[in-house]
Parts: sequence; C-alpha cells; structure tokens
Amino acid sequence: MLLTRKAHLEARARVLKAMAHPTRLFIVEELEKGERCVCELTAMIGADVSTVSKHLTVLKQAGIVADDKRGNQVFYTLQVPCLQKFFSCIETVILQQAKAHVSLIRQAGEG
Amino acid sequence: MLLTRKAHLEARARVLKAMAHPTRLFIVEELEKGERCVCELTAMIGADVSTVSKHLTVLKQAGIVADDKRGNQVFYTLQVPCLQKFFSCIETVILQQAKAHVSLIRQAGEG
DNA sequence: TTTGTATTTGGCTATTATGCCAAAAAGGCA
DNA sequence: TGCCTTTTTGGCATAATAGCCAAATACAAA
Repeated sequence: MLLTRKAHLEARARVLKAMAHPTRLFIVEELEKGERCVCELTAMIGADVSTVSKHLTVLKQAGIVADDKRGNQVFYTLQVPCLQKFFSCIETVILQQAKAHVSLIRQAGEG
Repeated sequence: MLLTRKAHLEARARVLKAMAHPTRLFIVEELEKGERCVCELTAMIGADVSTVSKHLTVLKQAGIVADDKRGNQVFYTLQVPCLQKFFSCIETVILQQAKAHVSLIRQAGEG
C-alpha cells in the first residue's frame, strides 16, 4: 500500500473538494468537449478572469486538468477519462433528493 | 428538463461538497458495510460526538445517508447504490497525481 | 522599445466550514 | 420521578473559500 487509509481518504477528499463548485463543474463539462483557453472559459462563465484563473488553479492542483501555454494563451485540458460514470452516480443522489422534496411537499399539503 | 443547467451544476456541487471531507468519506465507506449508530461511528472516528453528528447531518441533507431512530440510538444507512464506480474514477485522479509528484521529484533530482 | 492582449498573483472582504465544549432533547430503566 | 445514555443543537474561535479589483507577468506585434 502506497497510502495509509487516512491519507487515502484525504486524497479522495481533495479531489472531490476541487470538483465541488458549480463553476468548476461547468469548466469540467466544457473541457469534456475539448481544450479551452482561459479567455473562452471566462467569456462563458461571465465572472472576472482572475476568478476563473483561480478556479482553474484549483482543478490543476487536484490533477483534474492540465495546462498548456501556447503564445500568450493558456489552454486547459481534462485529465480524467471517466467522468460519465462518476456523474451518473451523483445523479442518482440528486434524483433521490428531488423525490424526497416532493414527498415532503405532499406531506405538508396533507397535514 | 427538470432543472436548468445552473441549478443542476449547483445540485451536483452540493452532493460533491457533502462528500468532500475525510471523515465523511470514512463514514460513507463504513456504511457500505451496513447500518451504524452514531456511537459506533464516533468510537471509530475518535472525534467528539457532536462533530460526528454534524458530519452526519451534512451527509443526510445531501441525500447521501438516511437515519432511523430506534430506542435512544440513531442508525444511519447509505442511500447511494453506486459508490464503487464513483470512487474508481477518483482513484485514477489520485494515481495520476501520485505519478506527477514522482516525476517532479525525479526532475528535481536531475536538476 | 512601446503597446496591447492574456493570464496569474496579491490583497482585501464577506461568507462558509470545522471542531470543540456546554447545554438541551429524547428515550430507557430503576 | 430521577438518573443514565445517546444524540442534537447552540455558541464560539479558528481556518478556509470565493469573488472582486489592482498590479504584476508573459508574450506578441507594431
């Protein structure tokens, strides 16, 4: 074993944490289509360039994306090959949550 | 579509964020083996009961676990059926990260 | 060199997360 | 009822995160 259990849990948590932001999830989804430079992502996201740059740094430090400087632009690419099954798991949670909310609303209506 | 894209990204981020902590990942892994009461989890984790209880609340609000009160104990169960493929994806990121670190160390040694 | 574009970094503030202790709540049992 | 166990909640201190602006850096082109 390369990692103790605690270290392994911490490593997993770091990766999850890096993904756990709407803007960073957007970036990840966008990069699934192909590489994008910071300016393209910034235009799509509509936040300050510095904010987008910092989000990209978070993803990069987690090993989720890689960067490639060409000219005065920096292109980012996805380094994770398995996002589809990753997110299909999260979808089940979201669906369950939605169902639970509906149940609560119905209960409230009945009460 | 039930959710707009932004709302959907936020929903995904909420689920990921709820998982993005070593202690909560530990709880999730433990609950894969079966239901556990708060006192059992607390004994294994070695933090204050109130801390563990708050972590469980986070997981519950994200729809990842459910609770069942029996007597004066509360048992928690996992509500996510697909963790194995979920984590196998994260593992690839962790492995890539580890390889990247090794490369950096080698480069430093050569320099 | 000078200017312009693209990106990162520093600094600041506001918000949120974490973990402990103390106290409250809820149930079991004498 | 009174006491014990289990769990949650409130409060607090500390730390981390997010977003913006301004400044620095890097490269290209005139």
